[in-house]
Amino acid sequence: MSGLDGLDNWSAKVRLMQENWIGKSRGLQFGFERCDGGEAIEVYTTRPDTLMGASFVGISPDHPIAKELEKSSPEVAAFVAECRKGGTTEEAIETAEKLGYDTGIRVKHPLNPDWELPVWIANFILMDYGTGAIFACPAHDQRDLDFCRKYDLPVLNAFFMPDDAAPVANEALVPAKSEKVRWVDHFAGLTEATGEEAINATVDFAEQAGWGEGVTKFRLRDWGLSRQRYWGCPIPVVHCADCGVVPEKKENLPIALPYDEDGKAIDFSVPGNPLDRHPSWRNCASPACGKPAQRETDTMDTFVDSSWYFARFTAPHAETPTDLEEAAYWMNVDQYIGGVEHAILHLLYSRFFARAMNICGHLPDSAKEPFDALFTQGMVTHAIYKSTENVFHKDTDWNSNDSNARLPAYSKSTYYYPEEVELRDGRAFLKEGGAEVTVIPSAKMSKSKNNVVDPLSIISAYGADTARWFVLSDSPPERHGEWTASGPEAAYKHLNRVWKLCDKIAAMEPGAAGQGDEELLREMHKAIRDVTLGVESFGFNASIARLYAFTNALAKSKAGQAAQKQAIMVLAQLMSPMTPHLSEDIWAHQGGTGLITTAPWPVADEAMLVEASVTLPIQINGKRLGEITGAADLDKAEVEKLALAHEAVQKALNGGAPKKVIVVPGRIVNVVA
RNA sequence: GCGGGCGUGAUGGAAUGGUAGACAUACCAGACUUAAAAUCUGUUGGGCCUUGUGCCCGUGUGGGUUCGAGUCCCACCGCCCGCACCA
Repeated sequence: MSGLDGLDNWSAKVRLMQENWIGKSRGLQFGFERCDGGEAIEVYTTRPDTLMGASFVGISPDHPIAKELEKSSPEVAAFVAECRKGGTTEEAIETAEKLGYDTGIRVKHPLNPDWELPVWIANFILMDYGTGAIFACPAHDQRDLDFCRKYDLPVLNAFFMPDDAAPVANEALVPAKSEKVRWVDHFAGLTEATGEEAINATVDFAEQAGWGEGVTKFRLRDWGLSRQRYWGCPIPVVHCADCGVVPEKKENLPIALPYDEDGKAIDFSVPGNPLDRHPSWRNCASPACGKPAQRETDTMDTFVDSSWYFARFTAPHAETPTDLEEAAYWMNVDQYIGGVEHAILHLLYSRFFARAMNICGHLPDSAKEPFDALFTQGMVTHAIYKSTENVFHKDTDWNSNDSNARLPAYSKSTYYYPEEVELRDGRAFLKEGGAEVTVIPSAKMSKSKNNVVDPLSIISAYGADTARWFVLSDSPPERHGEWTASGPEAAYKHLNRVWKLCDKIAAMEPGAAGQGDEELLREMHKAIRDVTLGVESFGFNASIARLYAFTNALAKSKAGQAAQKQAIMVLAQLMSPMTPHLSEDIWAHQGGTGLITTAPWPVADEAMLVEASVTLPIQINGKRLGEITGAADLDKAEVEKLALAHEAVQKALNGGAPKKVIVVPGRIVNVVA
């Protein structure tokens, strides 16, 4: 978690998602002594400062005490069963009613042995977080408050806002921990203090008094590593009748999956794991006693591989997992590009693996954080075309007076492929039959919704260059991009235009003169600057827009042969990251040396970026009213003079003097009247 | 509920606090053609009239900072994403 702080070139979103996932919290753990002398009930709380507002102690339906009671009391058994019936979906959880059952057990308040609190089983308490038991402070927790109002349990303020002494009614008082509040009776001696100060004081107080302990908890979920499937690395453990579960000997590693040599050994046609049914693969010798034993047939989750493949790539042929020297040379990954869907699992596991491999000596210290920079790209989306048909029960009585009797039994959706659909005026109709279908725009591609586009069909129709050009051109890479039929068509059209332009220039008379050489070359250098900047900052769509503009300028140019040739070759270079094949062809067609891939990236000539004359817009009180044209190297005073002489400015000033004139060189002039 | 992000033409989207709408799509018009496709050229934010090198409005809404705000700040509305009875 602390490592996240150093990942400056990761998006804040992903860092935050990981932080939330790890879910670190600091609180107090302590036991409530039972009045009946039974074992104390351990609770964990992040708000120990509200202990004087305690109303009851709650335990999870899965808590050992609840399980014990379940055995002897049918009533408890019925209640616990009711709790477990509840849905596990988010919606079900959100809308589920708070349910409680008073166990009859009483506990002593740690700060006042005469104060007894009831112990309730409550359906909203989770066994797998903290200790599975809480103390409820209804005045300062909405969930506890709802529960207490329902079951008529006391509600006591532990604190008030400094200027408001109204006790809590139906809305819990939950100010930010950094806000100062007035304490009713804070045992550690506080009167006015923030929640944060009070929490720290309470933990210190409890630790000194010896009845509680400050602890840190994490919400991080377990990662179940094994999978009951064939595709994955076998888990190298052996089951021996005599020795139990034994790790495989190191010299036998790695344990490889069996190959399907006769086409029968690996059988996916029946459910289950083919490794279980393999005739011989399971059989081996016990690494401990040498007697016949059997291999584990569960395999590892594929996340295991994806967590360290980048490290293996630094030395793919090494006998050991990595070669430390090679790893030190190649690591880290300079720029990682992936979807947001990997924000938590893959990218968290990889960071964990890198640390583990560092401890085992497989990665250098410098590679503990394996990915220097992370860019999360969006998905390519596509519209869904569907029709919905109401299906009625076959016994529907169409003559019934009761409209409910004529309701459809269910509705059936049919999804159509884009090529089955014709678009007119933003509406979609089936080519066959002409029926209108519903359009759901910008949906994640999914085979079941028939809205996937096969890259191979695009590549065979237009070529890979077109596909790449379009995908990069339409929207910024971090956003989702909609795949439309017209998109690749337009890209294809443009690339053809570039090729024709190349042909035209190649056919020019060598050394032929023309007009506007310098203008074209200035455009070229500006394009070099802008495209380079765009590519370096992941602004591919802006780079491509700039390339369109430069192509248009070149197509219109009447410049001489040498300048045009230079321009088209630079254009090809600037395009080469997106359209490597076309660029290579243009390069060869124009007689370029070697491959365009290995040619040095063009560098913009600063001198060519400076315009000889500039047009400056003139604003009066921030409103644009005209413009002036002058030499680029005019100083501020001269620009001011020109601006004040402007007709619109004269009119606005009406003979008076301007209050202020702001000149931003090369940008704008603003006259404050 | 908590946290994060985003709102710009018909559409995808440009715009280091400095001429909003680059570039493209779509639409419309024109050229070429017997015709269509392809190709090329041009127009297109909205409104108004006096058709001009014209005026007014315009980046979700309302305020603020600034000579100047799509951009910064505050509040609200809407949409999207992540986590979620986490004590």
